[in-house]
Amino acid sequence: MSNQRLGIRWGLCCLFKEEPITFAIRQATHLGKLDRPRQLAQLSATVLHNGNSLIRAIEFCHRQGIGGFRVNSRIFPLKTHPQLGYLLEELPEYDLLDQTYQQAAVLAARLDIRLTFHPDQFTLLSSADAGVTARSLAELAYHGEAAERIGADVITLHGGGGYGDKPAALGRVVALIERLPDSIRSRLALENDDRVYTPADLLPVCAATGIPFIYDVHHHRCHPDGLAIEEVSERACSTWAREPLFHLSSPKEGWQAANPRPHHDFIDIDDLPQCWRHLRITIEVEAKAKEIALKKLADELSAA
DNA sequence: AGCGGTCAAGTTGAT
DNA sequence: ATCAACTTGACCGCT
Repeated sequence: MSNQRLGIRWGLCCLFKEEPITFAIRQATHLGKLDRPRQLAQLSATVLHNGNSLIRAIEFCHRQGIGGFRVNSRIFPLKTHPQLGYLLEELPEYDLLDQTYQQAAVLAARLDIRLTFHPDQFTLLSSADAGVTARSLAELAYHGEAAERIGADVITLHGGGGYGDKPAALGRVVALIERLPDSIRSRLALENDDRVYTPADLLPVCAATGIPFIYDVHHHRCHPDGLAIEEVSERACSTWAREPLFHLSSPKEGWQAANPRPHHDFIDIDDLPQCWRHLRITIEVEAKAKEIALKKLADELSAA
């Protein structure tokens, strides 16, 4: 990453609103009805499409002055599915898609676009269920491999379920993190969520494990813990040996709404904490209008 | 081409 | 009990 850049690196999450760059998936229900060669052919075409889209996404971000891109976990769809899972090497177009993803990796590094992953809600470090844990570890292994392939440097997870006993659940999180292979642990980061685990819950876990903390200020505002934004921001930064990663969004129907958790199409500039504005951090913007929201935010900030 | 039902996985909380 | 929400709409069969 560049040492010349000043200020905030803005990150776009997964998708585009208007720019015609798309990522495709496959549905297990339908794919399962095909024979294996047809399954692999469809998966190959989809993975290749997604690789080309990733290249175009990186190029778009560079043109727009966007410095980060979160990659959708389903970029290799159904890769960890118990019946339909596959190795990239099995796909008929492997050589071409290998080259394509290498090209994406080289491009992201050259253009200094920070790539991240955010595995979905089924990936849990806190579960007491051995099956859930095993599937989560498989999912993390997948993300670790994918991250290595494209040079992504963060895999973001929440604390997971509380199961009525958060200290016990966090104990399982710590124990599991300590057993993770380095390819995953070196990229893993923990983010506060809007229902269960606050910054006050997770900062000690991060201190105990050396895993960095991702501060989502919207989640913190929905699910506060008595800590001030300034304090959490400072403590979050201190968990990062590299550029910190934060999340920002605005409530769909305002802070007075019965449910402020759903995300707005755009970012209300007042939701960007003052104390973030001088930091050298990555802020991933979770706004439904995607690249349009980032453009609007950048315009408003430069006009301010 | 466009529409509507459906889509791997776990947990929570609103209804 | 059901269901939407979660980092995110897209797929697929039908008309």
